[in-house]
Amino acid sequence: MTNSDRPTGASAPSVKDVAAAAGVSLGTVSNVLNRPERVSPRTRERVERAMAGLGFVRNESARQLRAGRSRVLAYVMLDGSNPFFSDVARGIEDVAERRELSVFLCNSDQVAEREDAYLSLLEQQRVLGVLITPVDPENPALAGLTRRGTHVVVVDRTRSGDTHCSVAVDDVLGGRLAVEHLLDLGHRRIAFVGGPEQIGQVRDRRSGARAALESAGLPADSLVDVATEGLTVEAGRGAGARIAGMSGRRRPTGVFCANDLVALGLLQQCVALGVRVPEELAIVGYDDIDFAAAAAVPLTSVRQPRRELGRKAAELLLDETTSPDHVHQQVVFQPELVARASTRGMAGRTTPQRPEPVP
Amino acid sequence: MTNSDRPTGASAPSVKDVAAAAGVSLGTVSNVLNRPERVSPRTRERVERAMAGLGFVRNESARQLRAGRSRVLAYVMLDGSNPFFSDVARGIEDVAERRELSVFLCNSDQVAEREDAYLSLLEQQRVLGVLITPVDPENPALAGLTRRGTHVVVVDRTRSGDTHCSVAVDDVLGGRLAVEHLLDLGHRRIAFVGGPEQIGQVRDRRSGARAALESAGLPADSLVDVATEGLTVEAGRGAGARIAGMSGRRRPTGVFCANDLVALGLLQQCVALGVRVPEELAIVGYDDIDFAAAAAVPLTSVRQPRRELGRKAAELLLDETTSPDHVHQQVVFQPELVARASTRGMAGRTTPQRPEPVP
DNA sequence: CATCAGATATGAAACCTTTCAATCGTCAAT
DNA sequence: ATTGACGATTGAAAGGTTTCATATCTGATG
Repeated sequence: MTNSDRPTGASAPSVKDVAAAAGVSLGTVSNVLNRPERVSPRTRERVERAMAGLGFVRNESARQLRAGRSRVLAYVMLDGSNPFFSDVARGIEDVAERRELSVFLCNSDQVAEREDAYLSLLEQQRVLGVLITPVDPENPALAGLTRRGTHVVVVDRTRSGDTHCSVAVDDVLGGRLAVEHLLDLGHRRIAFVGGPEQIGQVRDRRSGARAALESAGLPADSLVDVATEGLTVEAGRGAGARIAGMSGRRRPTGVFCANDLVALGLLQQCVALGVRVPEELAIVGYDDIDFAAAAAVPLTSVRQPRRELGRKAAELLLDETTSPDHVHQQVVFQPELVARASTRGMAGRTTPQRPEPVP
Repeated sequence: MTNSDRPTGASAPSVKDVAAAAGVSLGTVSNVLNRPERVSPRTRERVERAMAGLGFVRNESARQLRAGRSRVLAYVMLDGSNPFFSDVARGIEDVAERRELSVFLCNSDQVAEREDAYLSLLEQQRVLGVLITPVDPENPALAGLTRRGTHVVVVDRTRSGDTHCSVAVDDVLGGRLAVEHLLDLGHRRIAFVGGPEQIGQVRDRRSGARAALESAGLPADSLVDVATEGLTVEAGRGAGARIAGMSGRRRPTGVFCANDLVALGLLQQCVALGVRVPEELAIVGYDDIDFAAAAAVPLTSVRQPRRELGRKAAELLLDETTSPDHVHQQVVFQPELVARASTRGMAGRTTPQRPEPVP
């Protein structure tokens, strides 16, 4: 056990203290830390012993101040409790780890003010770069960061213009896939559940849904809009109650939810209220989170390459910070529909049923 | 639009630049930033205009260097993709927000090396304090931080000794509740699913389970142990396959899973392989995450006050950093069993069934 | 008109690390 | 013995912010 106990009040030892203890100059201590090969083994040993004895811990603030930049990436998540975003974060961590960088996770929780507060903080921290799934991709604060020299990559959104890189999945296509699937199954009264309107994902997925209706020769306005306050399980439950409460002739036969959380909440509430899924109501979610497959009725969902999304975003960011001739890119991944029992029929049921609803 | 564009290469403006632009000393700029009431309105206005014009952003590293401490709390999560921990994080954020602090979320992903790397980084960052749900609460690195003056609060674990504060839920009691519930329903062949052994939650919950058996006059060793590699949905699926594969006479009739992720995976796999839940297999999870209620068969689970856990932990940490006469506390919350269909019977089934299995 | 109080503004020092040009010491070659 | 070369070490400067003791100014009071 080294003698590194520090009674309250004494401040942390600095390179200066280490230098004094080892009887060398502070430049030498720094060399031990940063270019050990330039220091003779004898001296190095002595310095290392002094560091251990004093319990020396490098002061990252001072390093950063000197270096001008930190070794930290930040990801501002739209919703920390949505597994979709933690999966994206994992992808970012994969890349960061390989480059010996750390990742600072922030949760805007879909609140614009929180997002702005975090962006401001991160800019002050002089982080290496910011990855963000913004509440609103047109948030002027993003342009501000870029203008002042902090690199920003937008995740899960595309932005008009080429002010920064972005990585996204084609949400319009995703919405189209979801609704085409419902149309293929014969549904004609289809609802879209999600909100609020500011969230781009919501807009795009809905617009894809409308496009699918139009391609099928139906008026886009026939899409029943069920607005929610947010994209949470709780919001989904609320929407479920509203839909279950509709009279049989008005109630949609198929719903497309803006994400899986909403779909799961809606599913749970509908089942609890006696609406059979998918016989009376077919449900399509979005994101294909792990829980989607484990739901009351395994959930049909639109799958996105979540982890890959994070990886690509981090790579773009690092390229931007590293190579001088970087060109902004807008990478768009393709989503994929995963059909399961919530639209198809009851998997595992002893009496299989045809899911065809009344057209 | 202010003229704050900065061509690549030019470094960010500092207080010095602002001072020059406004024609005042740099001390005055600092006063505008920190004690605006001491600056005459005219000067203040001039300085603020200069800051806006130059696109001045405070350098947090330099502030910290001067102040010695940062305004950031960190929470090192055991598993970023487990909603339990994001809920705890939310509780922490609640408290931090109120005090104008920020929260740095880190994900050890149950890897001890990652945990140590983050702890080291955070100590170097001189964060205000560290909240952590450790892979192993006896990790000596924790004692190291405390010894060198960084405050640490352990979340969701208790630690022997009183080296730091901790907030936990009584996992032994939770395990006992879960298994008592199964015993009450008549189950006698009961399995515990979870792992790895190093994780304290796993040990405690299992030990509570064994205690329940003993209290019921059964040998503790009659608890069938199904070890998993981790506490994930995927691990649960694997365990589900193993259990479903057992012959009818050897297969347990009730299982208690170390957390909900494992329980959901297990549930899904068992249902897929044709094992009826709860008729042939009753399942109890742990954590009562939102998804538990929305599962294939709504999941009986042991509920913990997750958000409250985070709040209390953050409060303890802040008390520790603020009040000089702080005394370390070990706060223990009580868990609560929430019975649902996975042990009781099929809720919402048209033909209700008695869940009583063969004893 | 001189003095003083109070309100404002200033400039230097400190925080800790890193870097780099300069110095020191040693050994080999001349 | 002198020089040169080279490896090891040094010391000062820089980086941006905050603080605090000091200086300056304004206006009022005697």
